[in-house]
Amino acid sequence: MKMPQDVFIDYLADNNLKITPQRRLILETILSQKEHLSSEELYAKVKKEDPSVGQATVYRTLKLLVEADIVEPLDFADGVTRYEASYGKEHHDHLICTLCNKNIEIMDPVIEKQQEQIANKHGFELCSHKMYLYGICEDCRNKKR
Amino acid sequence: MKMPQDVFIDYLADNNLKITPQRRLILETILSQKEHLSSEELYAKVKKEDPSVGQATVYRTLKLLVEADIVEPLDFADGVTRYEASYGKEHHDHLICTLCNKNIEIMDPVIEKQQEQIANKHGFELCSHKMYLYGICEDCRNKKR
DNA sequence: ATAGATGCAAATGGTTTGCAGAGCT
DNA sequence: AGCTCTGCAAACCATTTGCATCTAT
Repeated sequence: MKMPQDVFIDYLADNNLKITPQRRLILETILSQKEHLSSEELYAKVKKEDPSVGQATVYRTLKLLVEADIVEPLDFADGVTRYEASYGKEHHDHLICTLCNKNIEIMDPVIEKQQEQIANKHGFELCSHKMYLYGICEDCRNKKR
Repeated sequence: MKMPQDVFIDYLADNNLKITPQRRLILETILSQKEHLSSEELYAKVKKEDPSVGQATVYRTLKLLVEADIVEPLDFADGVTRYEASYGKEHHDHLICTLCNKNIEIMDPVIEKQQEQIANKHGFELCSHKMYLYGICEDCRNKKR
């Protein structure tokens, strides 16, 4: 299995795009993170390493990384798109606390199989899916009461 | 079963809010639509009936309608929130053809139950969920070949 | 050498908000 | 009268884009 860095380099080469220090740094930063970062958060971390990097470059590079299937955009329904390094990782969905934004990665074979069946029943060839479960976590429920 | 209009009136009364011609008109307009409208599209339709209504009122009324559980916001991840009259209707998710944008409403009890269980297993109280299945429909597959 | 990349700042676009006047009860 | 509501325009805010300059190849 290729390293994500190589996938990116290949993607750039295939599209006549250039490997730059900024792009390298942004990819490395995202790969080093366990959490799902927003563009803004990622920008802050990148800036710590190289303060000269601009916001726009982060946005532009994220777009490339998504296009190259190395990174996946996540929609936690709070107006901010988050990103996670997805290359080589097993597919999973997310369970999100709408109060504290805590999120848990979930993977359920029953649902996956059912989704496939639903699509087939309607004559669709399933390509992908997105599933987000929104709720309130135990901690937040306890705080409220 | 109460009419959505009555649900709205009750909701307004319960919150010391007033029944106004604009709110009536906006609700009626949304109820008369089969499709999922964005705020902007809804605004256009409302304006045809009463050109004096402002954009902001549409947004504010939509917020109330969502809060009153009469209308549901849909997030197709394209930057525009769409709304559908959901009161009295069964919950459903969406199966979307990525080629022709055909959109089929789906409802699967197995998945719903499974989602609930997953949330509970992680100590979450499930509030809502979003599920989108993306695929290619029969028509588009036939066209391709 | 040159197409592409960058940083900056300004622009975008959907949505929200402050405000003064208007309207409901 | 005393609230809330409305329309307008300005403000917001995450994201995108135009442009002059810089850089990888």
